[in-house]
Amino acid sequence: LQLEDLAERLGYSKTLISMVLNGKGNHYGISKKTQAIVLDAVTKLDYAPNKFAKALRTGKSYFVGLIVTDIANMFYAQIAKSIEATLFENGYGLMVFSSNDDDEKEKLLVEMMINQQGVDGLIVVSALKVPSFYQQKRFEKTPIIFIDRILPLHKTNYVVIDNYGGSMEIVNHLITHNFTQISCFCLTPMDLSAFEDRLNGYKAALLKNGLNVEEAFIKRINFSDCDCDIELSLTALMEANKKLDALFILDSRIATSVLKNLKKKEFSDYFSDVKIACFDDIELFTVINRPIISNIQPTQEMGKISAQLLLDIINESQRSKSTVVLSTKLIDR
Amino acid sequence: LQLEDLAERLGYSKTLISMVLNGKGNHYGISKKTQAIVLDAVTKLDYAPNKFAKALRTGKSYFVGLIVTDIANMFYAQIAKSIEATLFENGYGLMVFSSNDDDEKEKLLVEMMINQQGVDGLIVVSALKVPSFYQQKRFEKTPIIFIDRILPLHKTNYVVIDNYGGSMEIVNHLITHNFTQISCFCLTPMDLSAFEDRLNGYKAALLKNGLNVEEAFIKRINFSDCDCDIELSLTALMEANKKLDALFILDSRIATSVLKNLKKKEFSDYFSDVKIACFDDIELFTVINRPIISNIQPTQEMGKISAQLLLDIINESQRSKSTVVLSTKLIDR
DNA sequence: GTGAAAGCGCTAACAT
DNA sequence: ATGTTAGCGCTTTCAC
Repeated sequence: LQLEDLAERLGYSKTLISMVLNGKGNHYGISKKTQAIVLDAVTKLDYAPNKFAKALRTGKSYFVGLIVTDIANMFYAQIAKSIEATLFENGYGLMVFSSNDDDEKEKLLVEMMINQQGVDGLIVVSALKVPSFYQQKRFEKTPIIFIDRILPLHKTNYVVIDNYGGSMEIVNHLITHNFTQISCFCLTPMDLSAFEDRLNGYKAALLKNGLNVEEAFIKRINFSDCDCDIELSLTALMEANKKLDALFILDSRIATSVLKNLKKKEFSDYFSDVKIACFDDIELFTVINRPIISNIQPTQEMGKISAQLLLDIINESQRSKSTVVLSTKLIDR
Repeated sequence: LQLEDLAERLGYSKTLISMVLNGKGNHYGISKKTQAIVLDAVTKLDYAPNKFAKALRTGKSYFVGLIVTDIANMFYAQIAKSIEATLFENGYGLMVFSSNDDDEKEKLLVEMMINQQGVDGLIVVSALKVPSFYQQKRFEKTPIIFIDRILPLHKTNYVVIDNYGGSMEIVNHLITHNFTQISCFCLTPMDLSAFEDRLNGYKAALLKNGLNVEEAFIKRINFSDCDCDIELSLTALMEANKKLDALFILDSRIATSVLKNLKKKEFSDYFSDVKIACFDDIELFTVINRPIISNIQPTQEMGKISAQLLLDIINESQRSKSTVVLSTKLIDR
């Protein structure tokens, strides 16, 4: 069923119907009565304008693209959900892709979305280490919001977590509760702003409290060798001459693996009285016996704010770049 | 940059370029040399055809819609990831929406996707209890694959888990290991095929082994009152005259809440030697101290198969309805 | 108040 | 082996 059919049945022109459907009836002085007739027929006949024709004509797709590292990661899934809900309320659809933190796939996706799929805007968790790709002129017309991570040297729109502050808050909290020998498990490679900021927050908290940053206490875990690296690190900590009293883990997936490893008998004793803290709160922490300190990342807010910001830019079509930093919430069990 | 510009620069017609770009160069007998020139220029100039114009002309969007209950639920997030990957390999994009198991929203989404957004196909986890909505003629042209749940009386394409068999396998396994007083925590309302099948699998396993189905052992948990219902149920089981020796939970989110509740001192003793089993395997079970029996649902396979099936239907444009039932994998820790 | 007609950028049937 | 042309279904300027 198309506009032309409708026009014939009703005895009006395509123009008139189109105007009414786009809410411009009053603007063009179409009588209330006519408008009512048109709208009524549209509902009755279940007419819906062809999306492609409309998009071709207007240049707007009412679609937004989202690129995340991994949509099966709870953190991103929650953000995606919130973005989707916000967009839906505003008549926009969401298309989602996982980049797996692969630079090339990310670029491919961005190109695909902008060139071929014609999204009106993009929200991306970028894995890139240099901003040049996004600075190309051909991307200028499509607004992009970067979330979760900051691209060095790139002044644009960001919605991120206060990784530095959140990390510092946890470590500070530990120190306040008399934990002073705090080991930190971070990731390697450390090329993502989020993890770098968290590590810096850890260091800053130590220094602020007059403690030393001990390199031996900083353990770097490679994600692909996660279990192996953790085992090695735990062993090293056990054999070190200084006993740790707390363990601060920068990522909840690493924390999960650590907890799994701590069940092994070679570790369980030694670490039984070590306080565990983790950046990011997951449900596991509420179920497990050991009380864990963590912080909640406001994923819902992050999704909502980034989507709203993007919609604002799309609609006002002009706006200054803004960076929104969201605070975490400390949880001590 | 558009086709016309390209045509001018190269001195060829739009037609020729279009043909080459769509891989029909050989079919139309365009010389290798010319084709090479065109393809080269396209890469160099970063030309990409306007998606809307193409879609308008061809009637194909190269987009597939996915409706799940909740994209922030790990089970669906994993499926979504797998679907996305499969589609991406085939040049298709994915748009995702969460229905929150709201019938009206689901219908709205389907209508929106098909009428307005022009998806080439749909994959849906349906919350509907009657199939009439999907049987409307106006949806006939768009292929739909239903996943995870079966719509009663609706013969169409399904990719589902063997909920009945998987459930039966777990209960059977329990019985084989001398657990005979098995309580079952199921959900209410029980209007979704997946949960009904799981409950039936539980009952069938008992009967097959000559055991009675005791209504007092079947506890119904309402999701919105989850913690409260669980507390009530656990209390009831404690006060019953028959002591249970195993607890089979039909959903991992309920299981998580149960495990949380079992930490309470009023329950911990009584249930400490009760074997816990759960339909669906989540990472929590590998971290927690209590060894839990569960089964893995092949989410990746489910996503891959449903996406592939949909693509097959889209491309061959004709095909008989098929139902794929995927088996779960038992895990005993 | 309402309608005719041009054209968004592409594809494919039909020339040549 | 390559070009001409007629739309796909909609929006919007301009004319009545």
